Amino acid sequence: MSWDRLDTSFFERSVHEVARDLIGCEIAIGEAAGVIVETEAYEESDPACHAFGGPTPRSAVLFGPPARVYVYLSYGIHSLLNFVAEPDGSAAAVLIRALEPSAGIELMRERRGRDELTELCSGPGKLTEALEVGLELNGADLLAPPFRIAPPTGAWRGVEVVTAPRIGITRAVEHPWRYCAAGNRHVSRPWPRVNRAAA
DNA sequence: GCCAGGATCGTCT
DNA sequence: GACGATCCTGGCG
Repeated sequence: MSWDRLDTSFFERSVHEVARDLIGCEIAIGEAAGVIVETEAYEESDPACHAFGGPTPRSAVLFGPPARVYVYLSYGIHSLLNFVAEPDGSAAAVLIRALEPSAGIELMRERRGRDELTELCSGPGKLTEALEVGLELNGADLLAPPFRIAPPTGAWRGVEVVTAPRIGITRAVEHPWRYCAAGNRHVSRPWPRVNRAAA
């Protein structure tokens, strides 16, 4: 299936399909933009998901309608960016783990205090700093300003996607629910085993 | 190049 | 009161 634009129906599907299909899409916030090269899927029945065990004030956004933004603070320091997936009432989200910078690169360098292209967005806490994503965006509509999100173009269309176990969690570590653009140098870490994601 | 340790705070038990 | 869906620095080889 190919999409000429990303709308609510794109995000209303299984979180695993959404996480895979987001690879190659471009996300922009204001002047800064990047192509998504690494994601992870989290679902309600998954002990590593914040929605596991039912809604709390923090996780309420996950249970709401799709195509919203879920932002939370990790380790008291980093804001992490997620896109809510699956229909209203079903809690699931895609963690955006890495981008390949595509626009506003000088701005990102200033915000990050780094020059190397691969140090700007190669991690979930890095890209939120580069794009200036903060907790105030929690619950915002992904399909409205300041966000812009577009499907893959050019060589990104049909890019090969590989899967691997998720990173930085202690529960449900066995699921291969991390999705990466094959061979991309901007991912947060290399993957241990190359598995082609089911199409 | 690699690894251990510290920073820092909202959320849930 | 403990624990993270992390990142950076410094020390060592």
